[in-house]
Amino acid sequence: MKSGEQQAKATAASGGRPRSPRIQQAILNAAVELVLEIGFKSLTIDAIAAKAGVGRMTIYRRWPNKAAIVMEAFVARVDPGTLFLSAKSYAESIRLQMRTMAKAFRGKDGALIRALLAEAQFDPELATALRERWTMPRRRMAIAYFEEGKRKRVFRPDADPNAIIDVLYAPIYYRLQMGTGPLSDAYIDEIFEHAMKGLMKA
Amino acid sequence: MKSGEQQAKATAASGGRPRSPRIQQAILNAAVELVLEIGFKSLTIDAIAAKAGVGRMTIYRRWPNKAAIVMEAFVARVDPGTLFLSAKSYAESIRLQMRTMAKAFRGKDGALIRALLAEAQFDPELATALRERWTMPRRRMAIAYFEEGKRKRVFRPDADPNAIIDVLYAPIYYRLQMGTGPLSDAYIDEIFEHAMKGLMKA
Amino acid sequence: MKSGEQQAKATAASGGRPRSPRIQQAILNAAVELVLEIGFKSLTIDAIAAKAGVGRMTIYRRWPNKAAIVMEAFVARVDPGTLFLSAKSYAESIRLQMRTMAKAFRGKDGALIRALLAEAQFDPELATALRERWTMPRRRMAIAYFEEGKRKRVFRPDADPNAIIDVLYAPIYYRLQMGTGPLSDAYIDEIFEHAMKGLMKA
Amino acid sequence: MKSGEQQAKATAASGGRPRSPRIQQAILNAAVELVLEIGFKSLTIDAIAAKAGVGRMTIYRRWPNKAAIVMEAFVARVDPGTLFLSAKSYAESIRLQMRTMAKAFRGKDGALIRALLAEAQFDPELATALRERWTMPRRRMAIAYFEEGKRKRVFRPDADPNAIIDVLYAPIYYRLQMGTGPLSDAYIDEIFEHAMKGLMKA
DNA sequence: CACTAAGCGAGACGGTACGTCCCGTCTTTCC
DNA sequence: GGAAAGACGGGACGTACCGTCTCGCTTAGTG
Repeated sequence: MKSGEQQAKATAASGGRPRSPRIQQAILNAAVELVLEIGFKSLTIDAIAAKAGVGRMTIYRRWPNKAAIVMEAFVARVDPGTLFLSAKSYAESIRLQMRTMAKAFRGKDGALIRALLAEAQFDPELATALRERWTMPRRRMAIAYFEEGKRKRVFRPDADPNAIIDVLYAPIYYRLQMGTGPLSDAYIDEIFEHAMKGLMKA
Repeated sequence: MKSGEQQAKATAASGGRPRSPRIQQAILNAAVELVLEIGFKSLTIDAIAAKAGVGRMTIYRRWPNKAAIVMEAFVARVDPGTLFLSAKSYAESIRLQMRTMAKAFRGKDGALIRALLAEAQFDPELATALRERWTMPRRRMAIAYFEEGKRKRVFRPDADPNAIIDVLYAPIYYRLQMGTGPLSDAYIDEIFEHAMKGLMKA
Repeated sequence: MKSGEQQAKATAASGGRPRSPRIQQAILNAAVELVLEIGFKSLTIDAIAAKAGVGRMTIYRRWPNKAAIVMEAFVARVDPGTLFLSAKSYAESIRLQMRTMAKAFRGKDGALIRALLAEAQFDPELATALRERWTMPRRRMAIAYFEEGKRKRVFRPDADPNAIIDVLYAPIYYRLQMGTGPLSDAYIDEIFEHAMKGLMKA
Repeated sequence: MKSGEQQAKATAASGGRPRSPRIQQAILNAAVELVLEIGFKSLTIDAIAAKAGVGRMTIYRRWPNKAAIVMEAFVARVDPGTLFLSAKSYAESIRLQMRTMAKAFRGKDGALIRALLAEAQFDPELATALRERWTMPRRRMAIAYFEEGKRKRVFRPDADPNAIIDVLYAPIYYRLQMGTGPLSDAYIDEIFEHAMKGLMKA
């Protein structure tokens, strides 16, 4: 279990028990509901406290700002389970994973990651947290998976897993933020094909 | 050759104009200096007004919020000139352009676009403005250039220029924001190579 | 010769023509209408200018502030003619004059003098103007009239006209401002009787 | 039964209370000092807050505007104690009281009441407050005292206490505001004599 | 099994920035 | 060439949240 990580701030100093996890959960739920309802910018510690039926101090005791709350709520939402499910083929399972991610980004997770990623541009601590708790874990899994792909001779032997990740996944974030078009499965397929086959004439 | 022109300028220097572009410029300059100095989040309309020696109302009369100011300052900075300079080869000139962009993103422009893109996630109007005044013009030029590349048989005939753009450029934005590594020329080359040659084993 | 005094700032009735008296009048009219409509506190130079169809500068060129405008409009309203009309008896004509004044104070003049007197508490120049153009002229006429009353043996020989004025008229201003009761003719009569006959048991 | 008592005690005893009266007092003091120093018109909520070392919201939470603050500061200043001290004779104690009032009006209280009375002309709520917390309490005491005077046969039996008040006291307010002369003891005596003995030839 | 210490809701507090209103000045443009 | 129109620098307004700080109440662990 990973409860220790989540309660890092709360439990650390005092030897005592984690402060009521029910309150914790109520705050996170309220934060997520509100951020989806009124948007991150309009989100207010007051509003979260009110919706959670909690005093403001109870929140400040646990998180330094609203971004940290949404951050924690976000990482609690996403299933840290398997990223790449096996499909017909190795390559196909990558495409599938990309589609799954796009689907998530089309929904609530997209709204949350959009807000977090944006806020992280102004808040180095949030940027670090986002990197450590969202980006890097996934990149590490992807790197492992792509190394396997290299061994399986699906990827070129000179392909750098880090570059593979960026070429395949950066467009998804790009479209999520830029609004140059829908984050549809068709778009995913297009990116996947172009990236895998390359852009040059053979 | 010079006397006539310069006299006209000297005359203009003394008097003000309605919606004086000098004031406009003073505000934009102040905004850029401040955003680079103290960061977009700490930027304040008051501070801009003070630094520009201007009343707050003069600012509010022109822009709805600080993001719009920085937006305008940003688009005024960027040279709307040629995107793709001719290099040794067609493909090489793309790589060159990508490097040029990365270089810009490593500097002040990077700080500005980072802030604007982030703020745009919370502000649909800014998002639209950013798309119309920054993203789309460049995409349109790129599309034209890439269509030419298809005619020149550099790109595969089935390559969609929109997809080409995303695969090549999304990683630059991604790294700008994610902080997964430096936006170095080496990184650009890596992305360029992977994207052009494709990820798959031949 | 005192005509110059009243219009000192606004006109030079003699030589060059007064700056368009039509505009002058339009502004004064607009000011009075507005002050009665929305109150002196809410009155704005902008609003006066707009209602008079006039630029703000045109107003500032003539008066230093809104109080001065209302002041001038007020003194222009009141007929500087005879204060004390002859009635059945000398004393009766005083009572009549007091009633006339009360009646005026119940109407628009009351609203104006109330505002001016109040504003004058904060504005020494307005206080001076009010004293010179409203209070003192009337006091001088009253003093003359009351001196006549002393010669006629209506008033006690040891009665000081200045004190007579205050005892008779101060209650009118008092009630105008305090709201302790209506400024009715009955009230005037009551004050008149008490003041004339005295409060003491005979 | 016992718990209630003890609770009440505990609440009262503890130093800090909600709506701390110390802060209240600091604000009122700051307001009075400032209004006497720079005048009511130049008085600013900001300045009061700064001088009192208090946030603006703390002020806005308690009073709707600066007039209300000065109002409360004013009524807190005035000793609500006995108005009429016994002098050699009944009538003499009235004259004494008038002199006391004039003396107060020559000092800080005069500046305050002048501002409040003026502002009340523009602000019905303040007018009501001023009437209820300053004017009427004093009038009620005066009425009681004057009724006693009628029983003592000092005043005419047909004298209306309300009219007595106005004839005696209105001139004090009048001179306070009009600046037609000093609010000296000599002036008070003059008014007193004229009002008591009456203006008419016997 | 009471008692005490903590966590908690509630919300007042000192601040900062906001966006608005109006001031009084100054410039441009039109009639 | 004077007036309307309105932009300008400035200052105060009243509001919204911030993050900190008491207040009593509730409650749970200890003695």
